[in-house]
Amino acid sequence: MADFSPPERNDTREILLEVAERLFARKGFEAVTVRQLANEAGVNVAMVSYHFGSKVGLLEALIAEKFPLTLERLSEIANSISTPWEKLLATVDMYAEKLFEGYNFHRIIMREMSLSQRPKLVNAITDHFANVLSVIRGFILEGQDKGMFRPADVELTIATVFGSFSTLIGQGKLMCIMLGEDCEDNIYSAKGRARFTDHLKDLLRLHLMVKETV
Amino acid sequence: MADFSPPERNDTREILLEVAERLFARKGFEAVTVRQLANEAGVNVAMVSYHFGSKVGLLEALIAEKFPLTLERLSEIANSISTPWEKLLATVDMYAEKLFEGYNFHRIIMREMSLSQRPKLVNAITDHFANVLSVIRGFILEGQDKGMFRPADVELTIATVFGSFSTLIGQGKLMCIMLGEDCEDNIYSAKGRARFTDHLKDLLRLHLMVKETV
DNA sequence: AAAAAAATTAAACACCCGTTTGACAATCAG
DNA sequence: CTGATTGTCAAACGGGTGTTTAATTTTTTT
Repeated sequence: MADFSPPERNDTREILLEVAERLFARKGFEAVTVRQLANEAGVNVAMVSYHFGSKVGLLEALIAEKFPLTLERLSEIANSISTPWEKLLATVDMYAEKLFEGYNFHRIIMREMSLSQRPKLVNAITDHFANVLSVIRGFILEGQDKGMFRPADVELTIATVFGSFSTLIGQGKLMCIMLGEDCEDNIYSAKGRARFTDHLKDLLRLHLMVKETV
Repeated sequence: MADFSPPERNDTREILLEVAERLFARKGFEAVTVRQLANEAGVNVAMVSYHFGSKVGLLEALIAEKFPLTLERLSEIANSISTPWEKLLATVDMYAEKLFEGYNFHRIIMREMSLSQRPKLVNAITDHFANVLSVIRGFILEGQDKGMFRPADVELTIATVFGSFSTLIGQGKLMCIMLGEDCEDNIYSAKGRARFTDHLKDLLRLHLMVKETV
């Protein structure tokens, strides 16, 4: 008899990673038990230790799998786009896409950094972040060299954009209150995302390109 | 014989609140055990349940004790300062003071909101936040009515300022990387704080008061 | 098809969790 | 002073934790 069962997503390792991303983000690393992970994934408790060594090993694997993808996207932008300003715009869009679609993952990362309890994870995140940042800084320096951007407190400008992104993703409830939305779904919708990225692009423009009338 | 012992900070309840603020912030609520709390406070494990009912009761008490103070400060600003713009500036300074000096507490709050696992806490935080926000929104509306502020996406502007604050406090390590500092102490120093608040005030000014040369 | 390796399982392990108990001291009201 | 209330303590409770074991099935290799 033919096999009509679904596509057979049956790689235990992959399923555990998926489930872990969802549960860790929703409940926090500490609050999720390996038994919950195993149940949700439909596998035995022992599989976490077997495949990842330990519970934090699972979290480390999750991170190691995701970070390289962002760096790839960034170097695509660096290579395929000509003007620094358009590189920045593309970076904002790229990050918005990454964060809005993978906000569970981002919440995990930010929580780990805020706790700073697991040095191995903190280092992995810090390194990745430094890499991303040096690329972006490169975009801005290029723009200033070419006289397209005015000199400005670049570090704080980047920090502001990052902080806005980060808080939107991590503090959906509070952002809803601030933005006058009645539901988190609204700010994470395509429309909410557009409103937000437009605002950030405008913020960058104000800081990097606009000359004030004194 | 006279009693030369130190000022006798011996109110168990108060000590537990102090210790809880520090430990919860540093390690996260879940990762802190009531035995750690009791040890650090130099009291018996049972005292947490006795004084606060439970471990989360302790966290709730911590929050209930701190929130009203911020609202007091805000209404002082509203009553003692005349122009909307100066009210906003004073609010930024006030919040900077609160956050920089009580960043442990703020980290706890943000983590609780990010997790959204304890409805009672989430509601308390949400309510407080809504109160604070309506006051600030009032400042801005007042400025727009008086023609001092240009119309702008006020919600997003506030969200940006809040996001920057929040991330600076919650993600010290990442902020250091962005700001080119080698140590978290630097960004939390008086100098770092001034740099940051100046930047945020400038950001508000750009969005609310500056007319561009098109 | 037989042997080796890898994956999965149920059960157990040792430990730590938040909370409760009941005995004992301190404080205070009448 | 007496009785009651409150605060503190060591010890125990029941249950949940991440991880390991040893047996068994599945897969791969020879």
